[in-house]
Amino acid sequence: MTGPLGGAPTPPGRAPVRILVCDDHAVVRAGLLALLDSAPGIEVAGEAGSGEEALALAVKLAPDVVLMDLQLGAGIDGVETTRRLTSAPGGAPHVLVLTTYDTDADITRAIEAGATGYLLKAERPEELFAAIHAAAEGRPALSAPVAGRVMAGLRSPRPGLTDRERDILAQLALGIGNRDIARALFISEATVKTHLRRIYDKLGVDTRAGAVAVAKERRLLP
Amino acid sequence: MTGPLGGAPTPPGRAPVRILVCDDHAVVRAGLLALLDSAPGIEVAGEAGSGEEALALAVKLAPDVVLMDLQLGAGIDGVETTRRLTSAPGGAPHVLVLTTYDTDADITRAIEAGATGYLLKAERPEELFAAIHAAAEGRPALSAPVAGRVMAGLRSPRPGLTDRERDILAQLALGIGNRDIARALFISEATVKTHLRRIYDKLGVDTRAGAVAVAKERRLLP
DNA sequence: GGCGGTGTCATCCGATCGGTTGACCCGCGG
DNA sequence: CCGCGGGTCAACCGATCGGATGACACCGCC
Repeated sequence: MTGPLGGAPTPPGRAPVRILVCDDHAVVRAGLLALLDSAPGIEVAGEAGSGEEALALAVKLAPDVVLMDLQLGAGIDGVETTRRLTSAPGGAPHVLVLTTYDTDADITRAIEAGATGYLLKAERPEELFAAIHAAAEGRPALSAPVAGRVMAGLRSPRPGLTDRERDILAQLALGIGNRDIARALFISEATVKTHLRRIYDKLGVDTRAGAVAVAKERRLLP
Repeated sequence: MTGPLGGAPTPPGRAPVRILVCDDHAVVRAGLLALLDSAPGIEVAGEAGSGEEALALAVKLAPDVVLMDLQLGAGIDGVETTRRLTSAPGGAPHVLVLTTYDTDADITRAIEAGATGYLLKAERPEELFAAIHAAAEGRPALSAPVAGRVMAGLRSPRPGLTDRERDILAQLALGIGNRDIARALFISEATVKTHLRRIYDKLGVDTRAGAVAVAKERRLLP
């Protein structure tokens, strides 16, 4: 953990990491800016309050790392923003996700979208600094709880809802009955019940109310 | 609104406002500290990562204002912490709630608990600084969206669930059937159905799944 | 070319839920 | 003192849900 010059993250002569901060909460964003400004070896290139703004600024500023919140209020969300950032042609920035939640669904989607790291806001600031430097070099960086979930997921592969099952679940969360779910999705009521049964099994519940609760809890729905 | 020395937040000679920051997310907390340190007329007296810690530090540091997040992870929540802080004998600090959500339930509970102000993290940092100074003098400070909700609430008084109805709702969110809800709460099944009917009416739904969805959405449950 | 996962559909039955109506008790406040 | 909101309970009925089982077609993969 300590280099030849000690733990100093900025050996003299190396250019600071230029980062773009993306978070829809202005106060949090300002706080991060103030925090990162005081960190050695890190230079804040810009700030964005939405995914659209982040995409535009990434082109203009060409930052080394984008610090990305997954929840961005209105507009495109953090996952989609990450996907577009990392799939951009040419020198795409590394995306370091910094968010509140560590649910399997969020982690999986973020990593699939091309995120280099996944940190929790509950993490210590030092971890954040370290992760930023890691991300700048393309090295993966995961919070301890996140890493734990990933490994647990590998050990006992989560079933994971299929697309169709998510459709059913979305209707379920609106309090709609089986008959109308069937009509809405152009399938028979029997099929709805089959999907429900599998959803119950996968979520470990046996009622629709329970399924909705678990879905909301695990953030399986928008 | 303007004092004899003008609206300047820090007239020379006036002591800075001493504040205690309480937020369970270390990164956000560090960000706030960095941000507030750069603000004129504000001095960070300390930081707390939990409600318990905040209570202890408030006694020791006697801050003018406590900046309080409502979601504190494990342990007592922000509302309860606020209640204990403001009900403390002697020079109780003013509590300024700084949170992400602006649901009616959160706002109402925070104000009932004695909060002096209610700000959203989406607010501009300048608003935060102004609100801190306002809170230091005991003047109420509300974010614009929050103020809007409060006034809307006064115009069309929300029904609001009773304590008992919340009990039922909590069981409902576990996916439990009426019979077992009745057993858990030591009442008859008929009573459960009566409460459910009223809950449906108040939430504007007509199924249990819908009720759970609305409850999770409006954050009516822990 | 079989095998598993997914999506589709059907039937049957008991258990549960939603809707309605009516009732009693208690505490609070006009 | 009486109304009102909150909490409790009862009985009834139709609609819906949950549970079990079986079936078929499509697709990707080994």
